[in-house]
Amino acid sequence: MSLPSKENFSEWYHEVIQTAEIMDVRYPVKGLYVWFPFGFKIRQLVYSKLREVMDREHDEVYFPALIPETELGKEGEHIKGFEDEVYWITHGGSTPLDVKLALRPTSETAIYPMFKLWVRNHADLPLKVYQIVNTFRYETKHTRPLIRLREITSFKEAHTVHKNFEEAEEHVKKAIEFYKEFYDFLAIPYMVIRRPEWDKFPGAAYTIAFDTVMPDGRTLQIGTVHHLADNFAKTFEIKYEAPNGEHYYAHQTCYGISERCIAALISIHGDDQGLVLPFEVAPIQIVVIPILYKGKEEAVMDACKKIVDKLKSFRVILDEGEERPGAKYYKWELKGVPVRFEIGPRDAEKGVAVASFRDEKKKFEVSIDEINDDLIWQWAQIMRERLFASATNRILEKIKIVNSPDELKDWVRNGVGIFHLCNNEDCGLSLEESGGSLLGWFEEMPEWINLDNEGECIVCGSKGKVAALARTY
RNA sequence: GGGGCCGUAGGGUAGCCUGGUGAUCCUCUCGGCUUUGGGAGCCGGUGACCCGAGUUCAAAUCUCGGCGGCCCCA
Repeated sequence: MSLPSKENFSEWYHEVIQTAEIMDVRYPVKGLYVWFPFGFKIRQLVYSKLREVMDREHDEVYFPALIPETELGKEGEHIKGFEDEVYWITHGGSTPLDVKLALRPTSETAIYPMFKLWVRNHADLPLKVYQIVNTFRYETKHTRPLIRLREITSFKEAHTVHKNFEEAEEHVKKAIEFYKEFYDFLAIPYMVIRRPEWDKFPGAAYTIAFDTVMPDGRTLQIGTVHHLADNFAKTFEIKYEAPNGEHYYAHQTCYGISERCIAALISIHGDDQGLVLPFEVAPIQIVVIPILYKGKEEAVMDACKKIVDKLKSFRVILDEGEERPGAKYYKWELKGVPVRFEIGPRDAEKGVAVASFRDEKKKFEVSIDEINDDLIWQWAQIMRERLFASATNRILEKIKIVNSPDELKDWVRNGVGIFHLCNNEDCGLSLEESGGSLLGWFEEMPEWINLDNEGECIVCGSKGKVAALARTY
């Protein structure tokens, strides 16, 4: 059993998802996939970090999955953006429903009618909640596990309500900081980009997105933050009474992250051997492999058990299986186990273990007496920094600063083009003839991209800022 | 939105054009012997022609429809 090379990303992704037991892709409905237990453990570890970040400022809630047609259709722009991909429930048993029910494509129209009831006066604000739910979209393009789904199983969506535009805008900045913390934790490099007008969330004043770059040079949107202004508040009559006795429409934000964060985690860090996981989100963090020879089993097993006992605060396993050691190495590398110890008769005699990290091929000896929690956490930290650095280097190979529309067109099949662009809509739209999508303008420049924010628009020459264009998932 | 290709054991494949053999090979899995510092070896076993209709003496193979997957172009 061996994976296709990651050079052939599409094939590699499909295989690793299945053989590393993230998702079972064999469910007989297009765009729906099954979480294997191992994949679900990764999901749980990743989402518990996301929860930890959200819980600092939000309350977790749950709203129904079904939305009456009358509410879903209220906000004109919003429904236009989703109407072609809504699943409808039309019958209860064999009785046609008076009002059709939509399976939520996103939850604004489920939540905001209730916000109208929850928000009465200025003391009720700001209101900040989030939920982690499934959502449904009838995707017509080809679907991909964790990336393009008909059922998004793990949509973390936050919704906030504020007094005015400025306060909501302040919160947008905070939301961006939350998401940065989350992706830094996963060692996933990202670009924070303001979407062009024609690509913002339907009903939003503006949209800021997190994009990362996949190994084939296409970008993956892994988070969005929307300023909704008072667009939805006016539709759903979310008003509050101010201290002066006047009633004002509230301003809102919403922002979301889906299981695409796990697609990014797998794709950005993985290699030809399989998954490479940051220590904190690895379902198995440490594996101990005994190397047994006839007559010497006892000393080796004793040493192994000693290590396992010392490290019991981690998710550690002792692989006592019948396979030969080499087969075990490949097996656990596929699963992305960050730290491995091997102990054979020679090592047991010397009181050492042979350690190695998933992201490096080097092996080194460590005295069993020196192994403790602090040492492991040190390793985990170093590994995260190394993962981030090597991910960034690989991504930089897929990013190029281009100086003309022609150069952009030549490059876009390879990766992301970066350039200065003015805010004239025609300039931006003309660039999409290159075959990519205009991601928008950098909200902030990543440290790893070196380019002045101000410059001349590569289309018309007038004053512009740094923008990016790429083929997207 | 438009076009093309494909569906054979748990996974990957040969056979299909030109209809007829016990449906090929690898892997996985199960039992046995043996082995163990980077995917060991031998023996034996389980397991498949996507669904439906049609053509035919006979369909994995030809035709149509459905479902599912992949790729390219806009």
